[in-house]
Amino acid sequence: MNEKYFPTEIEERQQQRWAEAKVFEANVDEAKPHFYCLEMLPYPSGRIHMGHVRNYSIGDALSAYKRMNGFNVLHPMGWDAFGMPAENAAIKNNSRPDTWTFENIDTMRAQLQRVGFSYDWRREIASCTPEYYRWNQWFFIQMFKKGLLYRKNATVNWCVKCNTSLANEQAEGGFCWRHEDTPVELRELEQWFIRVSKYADQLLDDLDTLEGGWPERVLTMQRNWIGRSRGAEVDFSLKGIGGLQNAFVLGQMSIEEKWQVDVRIFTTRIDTIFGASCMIVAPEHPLIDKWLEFATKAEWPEKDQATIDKLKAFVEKQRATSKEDRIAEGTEKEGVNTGLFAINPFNGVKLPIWTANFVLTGYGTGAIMAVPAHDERDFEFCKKYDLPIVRVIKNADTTDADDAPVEVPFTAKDESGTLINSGEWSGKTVPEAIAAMTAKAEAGSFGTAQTNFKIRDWGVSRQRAWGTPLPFIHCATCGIVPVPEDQLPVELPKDLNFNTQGAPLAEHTGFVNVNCPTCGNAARRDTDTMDTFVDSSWYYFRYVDPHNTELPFDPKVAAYWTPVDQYIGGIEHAVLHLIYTRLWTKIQRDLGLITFDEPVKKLLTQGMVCLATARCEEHDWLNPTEVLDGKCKFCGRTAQIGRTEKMSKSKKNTIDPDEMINTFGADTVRLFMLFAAPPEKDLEWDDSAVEGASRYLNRVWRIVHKWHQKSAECGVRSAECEFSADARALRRKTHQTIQRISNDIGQRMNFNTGVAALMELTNAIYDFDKKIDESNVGDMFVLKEALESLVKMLAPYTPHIAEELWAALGHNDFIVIASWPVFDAELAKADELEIPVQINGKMSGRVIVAAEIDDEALKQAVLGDDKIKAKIGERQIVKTIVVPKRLVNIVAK
RNA sequence: GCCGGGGUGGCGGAAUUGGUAGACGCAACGGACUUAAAAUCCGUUGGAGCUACGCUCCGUGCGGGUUCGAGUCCCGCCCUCGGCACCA
Repeated sequence: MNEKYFPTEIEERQQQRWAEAKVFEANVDEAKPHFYCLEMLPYPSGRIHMGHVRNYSIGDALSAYKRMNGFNVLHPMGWDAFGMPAENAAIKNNSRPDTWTFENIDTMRAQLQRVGFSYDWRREIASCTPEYYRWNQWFFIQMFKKGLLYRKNATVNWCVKCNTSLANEQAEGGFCWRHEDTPVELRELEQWFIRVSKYADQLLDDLDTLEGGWPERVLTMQRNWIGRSRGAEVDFSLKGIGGLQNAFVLGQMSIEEKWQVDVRIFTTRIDTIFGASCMIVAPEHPLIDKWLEFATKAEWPEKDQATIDKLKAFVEKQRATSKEDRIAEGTEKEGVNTGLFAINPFNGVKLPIWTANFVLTGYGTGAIMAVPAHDERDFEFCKKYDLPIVRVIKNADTTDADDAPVEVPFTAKDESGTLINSGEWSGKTVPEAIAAMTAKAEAGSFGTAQTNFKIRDWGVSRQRAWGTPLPFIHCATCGIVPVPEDQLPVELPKDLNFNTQGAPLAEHTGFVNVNCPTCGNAARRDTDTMDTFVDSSWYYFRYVDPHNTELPFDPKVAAYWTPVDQYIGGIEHAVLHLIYTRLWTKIQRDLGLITFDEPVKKLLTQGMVCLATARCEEHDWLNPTEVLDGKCKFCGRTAQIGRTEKMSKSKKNTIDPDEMINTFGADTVRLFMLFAAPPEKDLEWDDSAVEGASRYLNRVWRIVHKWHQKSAECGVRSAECEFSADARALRRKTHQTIQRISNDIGQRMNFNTGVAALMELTNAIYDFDKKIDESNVGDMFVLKEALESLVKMLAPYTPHIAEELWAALGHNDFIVIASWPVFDAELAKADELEIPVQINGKMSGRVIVAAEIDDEALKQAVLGDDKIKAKIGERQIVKTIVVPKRLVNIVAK
């Protein structure tokens, strides 16, 4: 053993030993409990960053801990390898996306291996290989057959920078998720969709089963995103109004061959229908177009040209405004009266039909009834346009009269409200009325219970070339024909021309032209590719059986390993990836591949790695290496230190993992990452604290170096010797530490407090080192036990140094798969206890008592203590509270 | 506005079921070793006060409450981070 700690040297050596002995390769073994530890796979952008290192250090520590505790641990890694940067690089370098991607993968794999993560590299996958993406295609064909995949013409979100369409989730707030400053455009395209709507209820309801295993905020975000609202649709008739409208409706009748023309609204508050003061339809509602068309041509005495003109102008203006602008914060509600009326089916009241900016097409039916007394938006609108406000729900604790003017709408939807002014329904509670009135609407065929979701079907078509080709053929005779499964994969051509304004795949005639599998006539392949979120929706199932050529994975093998026991990754995937992958799991279940509903038992969302930003007036953002003594190294101006933010290339506040490993070694970097903050919190990079981690490892190295020879030679077992008080104290500390760490890592996943415990144990060993009697076998045994336990418990954090020290302590086996130290409760118990004593709840002293003291004896010991007696003085003891073996509180007056 | 997380020393953070607040580390200061430096080791380090080698008081965002006892529980606020936001 070298006297000094040279991290890079031992790290290389140990990594080689592990690889040669294949210690991290995991295979199905029914006799052993299994644990699937998964970290989110990276996009191969070029180099590993600190965020990856943190994510994977957490997963690796947990994996190691589980392995040492007898679990068969599956810990794989792969590459989310399709995506746009590869195409951009191909265009820029006039090369190919696969070349760029595989070079990056090689670089990043080498970087990860240098950190020494315990992956079973035999299971590595890259989603851009035909061996992988053929199964994307296979899934699509199965979904197509089951009606879960369909094509429709849709207005899609289009990003001009990506030159492709985006899913709704990727275009939140009207901007591209990859280009935060690029507003999405709307384009009309025929697209493939996955029928998420069929699973919307399950996606929402099954979140309850994840309670406790997933962070609450992720569950909340998903619930918001899915956005279920239960309500009813109700038809308001346009018939029987008379005059011009009657002619309009009759005109509709001949066109639609319908006996009645209705405006169908969606409401969650059918109970408030007696309070409706008008109907409001979205400016895009088909009724508006029909009405304008009719009214423009109509020649009737009561035709109101001013209303028609106003309506036309308003509708045109609204349609020219994007949805985002229309509902942007602070936008005032605006509307116009259409001049039409509809009949409230519950009370026969004639209501004017308006159109307004805040009623949106695409949700519900695009039409509402406005109930100002019990909805804030409707209140604001009706107040502005002077529409009647009728109270129909009475708040349980209001003193207002039933016909008192409404100052603030009452919107609660629970038993706290009772119906008033609602005919036969008056007196019912809100929930009762909702149920009864929905039933009434259904019975009368003018309405139905209806559940709406905010979540939409998943648009999966992308007009990109570096993605999975959609395995479908468009035939003039047979329509859309799936590629026969024995012809999969449909491979991406290697010779695509990226130097084009159009779509490289569509311009590749060798790819496009194909014969129809059904009729044999000339046909065209689909030239879109799949959203890359498809790849990551099921990748971790492929890890369990990565080389299967018959199926995506063998269901029997998956039954052993999955679901994932622990998933670790960034919060940024809370809705996108983590909803898609839950959806995919349910689809796989319905395809018979697996039998469970949810793919991930426990989810940890780790915090970001942050660093203060620095900026120079002339040279813009500065990397920490470009700031010397607070000044820009290029021009000497004072660098402006900005706020601490997530490390990012654009703000240059990054630290390169390779450089840190060169300086300190991988173990130090890992130790720092796990010690500086609990995993779910943001972590600020701190050079001094990194040095502290390095200093600690050196400290461990020195004490092991001092004793490793003698420890290896010590063959004593505990029963054979007497222990001094100091030795017993160290043993106690050793066993207490084992207990603490097992809880910190195994139960709480608080790696930071685990490190603190190890540091305390190390400090205790140094203390003992000062007092040790080398000739005393008891002392030597206790030291050996402490050192070996310490080194073992370091293994999840810093595996290389642990492995090296383990060997130095005389062991030939691998510490990374050795058994976790066993905690002995007897040995962890203290000989004597220091019991804090309070008088009236205030700290007033301590007494030292035997560990096995009972409550009465403890009480007597406290009351007999001179110092305590003096403090109580003349006061009368009212009562004494004894918390067994922890505390005594004396209440004195 | 709604939902969720958080607010503890100079800093990162600890306190697991209501029971010694500030573990562990960073920074800082003092000392030892050294020709010197680095490294290492030892000590001090929440605030205020005192008749200072010990003791008293205050102290976990603010104001109340429950309790023998509250960083922890309850009520009402403030601030902050994140998500959602005319979704009928």
